[in-house]
Formats: sequence, structure tokens, C-alpha cells
Amino acid sequence: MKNYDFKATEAKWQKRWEDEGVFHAEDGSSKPKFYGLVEFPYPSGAGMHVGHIKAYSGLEVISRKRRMQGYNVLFPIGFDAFGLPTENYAIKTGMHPRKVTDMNIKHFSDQLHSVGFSFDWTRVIDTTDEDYYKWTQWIFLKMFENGLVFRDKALVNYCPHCKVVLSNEDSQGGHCDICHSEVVQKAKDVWYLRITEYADKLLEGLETVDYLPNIKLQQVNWIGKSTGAFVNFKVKGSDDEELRIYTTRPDTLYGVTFMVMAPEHPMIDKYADRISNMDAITAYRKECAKKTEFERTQLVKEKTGVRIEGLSGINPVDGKEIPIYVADYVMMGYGTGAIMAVPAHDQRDYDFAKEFGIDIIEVIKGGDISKEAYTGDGEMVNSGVLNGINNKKDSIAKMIEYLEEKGCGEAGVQYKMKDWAFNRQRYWGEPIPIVHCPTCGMVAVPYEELPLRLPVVEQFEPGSDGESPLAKIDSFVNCKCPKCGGDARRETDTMPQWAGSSWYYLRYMDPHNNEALAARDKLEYWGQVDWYNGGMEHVTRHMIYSRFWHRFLYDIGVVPTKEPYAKRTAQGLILGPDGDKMSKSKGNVIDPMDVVNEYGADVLRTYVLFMGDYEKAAPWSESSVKGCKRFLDRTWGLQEILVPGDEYSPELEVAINKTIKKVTEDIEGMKFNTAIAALMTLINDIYDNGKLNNAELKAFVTLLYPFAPHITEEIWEAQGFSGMLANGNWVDFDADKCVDATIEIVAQVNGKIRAKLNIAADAASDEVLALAKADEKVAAEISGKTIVKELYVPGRLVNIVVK
RNA sequence: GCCGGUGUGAUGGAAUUGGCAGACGUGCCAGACUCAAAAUCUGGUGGUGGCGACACCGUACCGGUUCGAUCCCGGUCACCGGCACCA
Repeated sequence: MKNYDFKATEAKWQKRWEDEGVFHAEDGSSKPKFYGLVEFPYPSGAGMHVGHIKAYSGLEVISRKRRMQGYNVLFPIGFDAFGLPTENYAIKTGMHPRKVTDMNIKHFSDQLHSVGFSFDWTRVIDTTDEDYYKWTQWIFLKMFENGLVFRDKALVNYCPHCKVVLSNEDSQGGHCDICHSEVVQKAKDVWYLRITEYADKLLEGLETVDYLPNIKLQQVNWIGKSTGAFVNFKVKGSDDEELRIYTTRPDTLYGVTFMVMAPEHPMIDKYADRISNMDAITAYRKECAKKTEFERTQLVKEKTGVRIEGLSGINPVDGKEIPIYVADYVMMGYGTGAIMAVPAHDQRDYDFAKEFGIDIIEVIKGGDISKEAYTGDGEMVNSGVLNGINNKKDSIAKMIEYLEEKGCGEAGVQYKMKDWAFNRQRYWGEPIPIVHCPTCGMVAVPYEELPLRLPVVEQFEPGSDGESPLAKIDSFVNCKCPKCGGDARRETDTMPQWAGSSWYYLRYMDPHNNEALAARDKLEYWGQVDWYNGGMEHVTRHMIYSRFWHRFLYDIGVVPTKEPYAKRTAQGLILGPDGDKMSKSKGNVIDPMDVVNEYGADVLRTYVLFMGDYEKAAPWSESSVKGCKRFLDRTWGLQEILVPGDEYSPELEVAINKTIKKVTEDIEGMKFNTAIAALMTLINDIYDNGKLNNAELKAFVTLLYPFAPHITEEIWEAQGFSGMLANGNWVDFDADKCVDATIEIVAQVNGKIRAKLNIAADAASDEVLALAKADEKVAAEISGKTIVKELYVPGRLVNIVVK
């Protein structure tokens, strides 16, 4: 038998699958549909990472199996190609981003093909294609039309290195997601998408989908809903104005001894001329503005602030006058930017009160407020109408009722999630299709004019004043107002990278449609993505954004489902051989193409799924890769011990049925490592048996096919089996033949193993117990003692308890 | 600080309605083939004691429930991830 030439064979089958179109999904087929989605890559110049291989191999195996099980499978791929790395590369080399992108996409496509992924390449999409981003702009305009887009001057996250405004999601941990520089707060005019309006819908939607529990939880935490109340405090010294605060504990209102405003609070500016110590306050505010986000969070323990002389609050429930401070432990971006402080029952307020010598009044019994704030439950005291109530829930409800009656407050909710800062001062993104008209204000570009194309420019550097490169292109900027026809200017900022990826899964359903983002019948046929796999890093960003866009599209009648993804899973990282996260600087990066060249795509695919629990991080191991190579070589070698026979032989029948059951179930549960282990066990059994027949080889090769499709197709063809495995059928198992006729069970005395017994699988309890007691070892252990209890766990063990 | 997760041989990891701990792979040891090496094949491989059949111990640590705990409960420690002065 000839040796297996993986290079030639893998190329051969990749070409044949492509030529015969075996992975093309069929719109409207009567077969059951399965839509498996993987996160499309950003086509970087560096080429694919082993992480991509692992991320795609999971659903790749599931898709190949489902096709064999008679499903109409949509397993598409595309490229999320707008973004900063490409633009920065263009700036460095002087190449146009369009050219860079085309080059990188070609490179990625070649690499993806060489791994043998069964994508439907007739549906490939590119977010930078104008036929694609036309619809990204279209959705933006629909949001604009529906009041979900607004412009506001606000403090935003700004990356001084990338010279770009970032959303909250893009600056997690206070660092720029692209260059990891420290993010600073800067006042700027910003386009926002009103995602907070969808906060409740996003929370509700989570109850209808099948995401891994930690994924759901992370989203819930990110949205960060809290319930409480808004309370209005009259301000003495103002023009009869009220200071509005948000609290989750309105029941502690009688314990308020001061109030705090964020340094940026507008009321300070409004009454600047009446505040006698305005100089001190101005100095404090300056100091706060200098602190980076990082410093503000690191200095948690130290509380700083300045009392506002000239303004004081009036507690609405007891009329007491209380001081107001400005302090940076209160943020302008959450709630109303002002709080009521209850030092007895909030540790931050407690620390501040200690620092500034403010009264601490206990209103909930149960703690020791001479030491620290008490945040637990207990009986209400010193609290007027609430006195005597002894649980949080009732006291809060009672207080809200009281506030609403008196007209000085009401129940309210708050979210940690903020509106989505949506514009970027960069070239390589979708132009925002808005025109600024001196008379009409912000005007939408008419739908007929989409796509609003990116103009061809020579310079991609952002302006030093933080302006987009597009601002320098007069022919782009100057235009007529679509409403009044007068001279107007185009918006020159572009959309963030997350725009194109917020709806791409819809485009796969109908990628070449020029009339709509996708035809209604196709949206209805494919429905929800049945299974979406990707990285945990996208859970509080891409996943939130796209669920928001999808739900909006549902609300305006464009898509038939509320939620885009029925099921979501996530793969674990592949770490470097040293156990650290792979990074260029550490020099521990594995290039998947090196593995393909040295061992073949089948080995790479099998290894990334065999290396450990799919959902957990695992280090790369070169010698384990060789182990997978050995396994596939042994598979090829099965042909040498092949004998005729079209039914499973008695020697292997049970082993094969068991393996079919295990592999079939494990693949669906993403337990790829144990599925492959079961196949390794089976091949060991086969070699121990010394031979296998055609039926057995067919079963083995079919089970292995989703993992290692090239070598299995080659064996199938070499043995003259009919058709292609890619078009073949999955194998079924016979449940009756998954159990051995005789089994080995354990005999315990007092829970300790004393013997092993061979019994018939269907032996009765009495029989087995009698057999156990007859055993020499067991008999020795129980002789002369009283039997307290006897039990038989069918198929597992017997246990005799003696005294 | 809050939320979540994890902890098993030399090593990646198996095993869950509570029932033989360590499947499968790697590494290592021994043997076969070879002038030799690589590759391949065969056997062994949790620890301690014993020539030995065997005994005892063992799933981060302490305790509990149970005939029986890697699994359930209470507490402790370590590591990983997310959020973080969120009122």
C-alpha cells in the first residue's frame, strides 16, 4: 500500500468539494435547516492565528455531521474588514486601504481553504464592499428616522494615540481596545445610538435564548440594571430649584446627612456667582479633570471633596437642612450625577463622613456604625413613617409610595450600560450618511443615494485637531441639503468597526440582494442562527450590539425574529507552549500554516479539538500534535488489515455501536476531545482484533470524517466505496448492541472494594448478591458480622454493609 | 471590593441524577526490529510498604451528610476571567 501523501490528497479533495459545490446551502429546501455561524475574521496582514482554527473547527465538525444527517446546512464565512489596523498599515506603507484589504482577504481565503473548512464560498461577504455597507448605512438611517440616533456634547472616552473617540465597550478597563493606551475623558460632539432604550428588551430576550450561563450573566452584568428611586431635594440658595438624585435605597432617606455632586455637575456652574468658595471648587474640579480614569479608580480609599458654601439641600421627608459637597467619587455618567449620602449604611459615604466630620445617623438596626457602614437588612429606626418595618423590600416600597404621594420623587431604574458612542474620526469605515445643513440641521442622506461611498483619498492620517481625514476632501464635504437644496456639509466621521458585524449574519441568507438587506422569504426560511460560536471577548460588545440592531430591525418589521442567535457557545483560548497567552513579544506564537505544511490540515483540525475541553484554555503541545498524526497514520493503515464483510463482526459489533453512540452525542455537546478519544479507543480495539471488514471500516471512517475529512475521503475512494463521504450518510447505532453481554462489577463491603465479579448484564439483584457473598474475599470480610444492609446498583456494584 | 469559574498523576485531560478515580493522548521506563539512530511495534507507568498474592493512602485544605463523595452541604486557601467609588 502506498504511503499517504497528505499534501497532494488534501489539495485534491479541497478542489473536488469546491468543484462539485457540496457545501452550498439551498434556500427554501424542504430538508430541516441548520444555520451554524462562526465569527467572521478581521483579515489582518499577519494571516490566521491558531485561535481562528479552534473557533471554526467546532461548528465545522458539527456542520459536516449535520449534512450527513440530512440537514440543509448554512455554514458561511466572510470578512469584517473595516478598521484601524488596516488603516494604520496604509498610513505606514502608503498603500490604499482598499488594496491592503483585498490582499489580506485573498490571503485569508487561501489559508481557510487549505484547512479544508466546509464553508459555502458562494456566500462570502466583505463589510467594506459598497454593496454591503450600503445596507449598514441603510440600517443607520432607519435608526435615525426612529429617533435612536442623537448627537450630544459630552465627556467621552478618547484615545490620544489613535486620536479617536471610543465607546464604553471599546475602552473596557480604561484602555483603548486597539492600541491599549490609556483612555482619557474628553468633551466632544458625539453621535450616539440609543442602546439604553433597548436595555430591558435585551434583558428580556436573554430569557428566550440558549447561551452558556456565563455568557448570559456577563451580559446581564454589563447591562447592569438596578432599581430604586429618584428623589428631588429642594436647594436652599438656588432659584427654588431642586437637586435630583438617584438611589437604590430610598428607605434610608432619614439617614441622609449630606449630598454630593459630581465635579462636572451643571448646577455648580449655574450658581457659580452665589457660591462663596467658588475658587476652591474650581481648583478642585481642575485637579479631578487631570486625574485619569485609572487614578480615579486606584485611589478608592481616599475620599476627597469640597463643601459648596452657599447651597444646601432640604431633606424632603423631614425638612432638615444638609450640606452639599462636590467630590469625585460621584460620577456624572451614572444616575443623575448627584447623590444623597447615608454614611451609616454606605461604606463610601461613611469614609467621606469620617474624613469631613459629618454626622452619621443609624436608620437600620443590626450593625455597628461606630466601626463601619451597615449594608444589611434590619429593623428601621429614626425613620418616621418607616419605623418598625424590618425588611428592605417593604421599607423601600413604603418610602416610594410616600415620596410619590408627596410629589418629591418616584420609582426609577438605572443601567450601567451607556449609549453607544458611534462615530470615529477615521477613514477606513462606513461614512455616516448625514448632512449638516445651516437651516435644516441634521438631515438624513436619502435612501436612493446609498451607498454613500468613501471617496478615494491620498492621505489617511487623522487631523491633529481630531478631525477625520474625510474633512479635508472638499468634494466630499460640500454638498446640497437634501431637504432645502441649500449649501450644506457632510458628516465626515465614519462608523466604528462594530457596525458591519452587527447584522452580517442576515446578509449570508441572501448575500447578493440589491433591493433589500435580505429578501423576506429568505429571512423567514433561515430564521434564527441555530448555533453561534465565538470568543468570550465579544460577549459584552459585538453580541450586545448585534442583538440591539436585530431587535430594532424586528421592531420596524424587517426581520421575523426578536433574537438573532438561538444558541451561543464560546471556545477557550489556545495558549503558547509555555502556558502563557500567545503574543509576538513573548515569541510563543504558533502559526497554523506551519502545522498544515508539516503534518497536514487533518492533523491540525484533529489536534485543536483533541487538546482539551473545547470551552477551556489549553496550552499548545507539539508532541501531542504528533500523537494526532500517529492516530491518523494508524487510520490509513487500517486498509492493510481489511477483510471482506458487509456486516459488523461479532468481535467488534459492540465496540462499534458504543463508539457511534458516543461520537454522535459528544459532537453535539462540543465534547470533541472525548469523541476523538473514543475513536482512538476503537482503533486500538480493532488492531487488537487483528482485522476489520468493509462495514467496520466504513463506520470508522464516517465517524472520523468531520474531524479529518481529507484522509477519510481518500480511504473511502481507495476502497472503492460508492460516492463521496461529503455527500454520504451518518452512521446509526443499535441501542441493544451498545452493551456487553457480560459485565464486570465491583463488590464492596462497607464501601470498600473487595472483589470484582463477572456477571450477565441482566442478572437479578438476588443472584448478584449471592455471587458476591460466595466470593472468598467478601466472605472473609463479612464472616462473623451482622449484615445491616445489602444493595445492588445494576451494572455498577454491590455493597454489603456489616457491623 | 463585587460577580462568575477553576483546582484530579510527570503532563493535556477523562469520569456527575452520588457508584471501579486517572479513559484517551503526551512524556518516561523496559523490550523487539536496526550496525546505529529515527520511525514503527509490544509491555509497564498515582504514591507508600512488601520478593509476593496483597495492604494502606490518594481528586487544593478542614469539616459534614451518606452504605458509598472528585461529584452534594458548610468553611478555608490558591489561581483565572469579568466588572469596579454604579449611589
